[in-house]
Amino acid sequence: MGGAPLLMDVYDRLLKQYGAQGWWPARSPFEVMVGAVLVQATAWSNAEKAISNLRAAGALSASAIRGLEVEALEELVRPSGFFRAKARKLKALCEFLCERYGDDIASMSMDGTERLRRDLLGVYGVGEETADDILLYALGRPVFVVDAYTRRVFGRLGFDEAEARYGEFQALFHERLSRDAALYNEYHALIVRHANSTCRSKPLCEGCPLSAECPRVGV
DNA sequence: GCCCAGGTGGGTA
DNA sequence: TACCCACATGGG
Repeated sequence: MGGAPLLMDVYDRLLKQYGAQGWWPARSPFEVMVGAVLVQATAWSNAEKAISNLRAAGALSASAIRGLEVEALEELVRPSGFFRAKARKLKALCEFLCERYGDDIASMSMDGTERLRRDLLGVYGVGEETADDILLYALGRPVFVVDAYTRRVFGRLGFDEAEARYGEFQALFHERLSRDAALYNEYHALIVRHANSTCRSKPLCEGCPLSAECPRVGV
């Protein structure tokens, strides 16, 4: 299987096909964090409804979310699914932001990426993918996000690592691409765009921009 | 009606 | 460690 040239070639093909995506769709780093929790195991369209509810309720801040009764928060995030669990998770995240950073998101830039990741993983409801969403899209750290889209797209390209544990699959990208937050940001956004543009039933679709690199072509 | 969607935490062998 | 399972709404 190819190394850096292949991964950059895939990136170039996606960028040429879809253009720059300008992710994450959020108005602030805090909104990225909230979205990263709300989108867990759910379609983005549902997470978006919940975010709209929070915005309309004036609850898109850590202090506002802490101040809400949990039942009220549950109702606001209901459209995102698993709403009782996600309300708890948002509460936990906002408690963390207050206790550790005094709600000053900008002050998170004082901590190293490894330290931030370790601390985030200690927050209820924040697993590896959510932590990396926050690190990359809210804080601009060069961390490649591994999600269901990443695994699906690269699994189709024949990457056996797509079945591997999170850290091993992530290391594939960290080792073969330069440590560049802007690159990882755009790359993952393009993966999502691509995965949402192609059918799920075939290895690769007709006219797929990645087909020339697919080792399964002709099999 | 059925299936799926940008995970995570908790329990069990 | 390696599986299970619960958690829940909305769109195709």
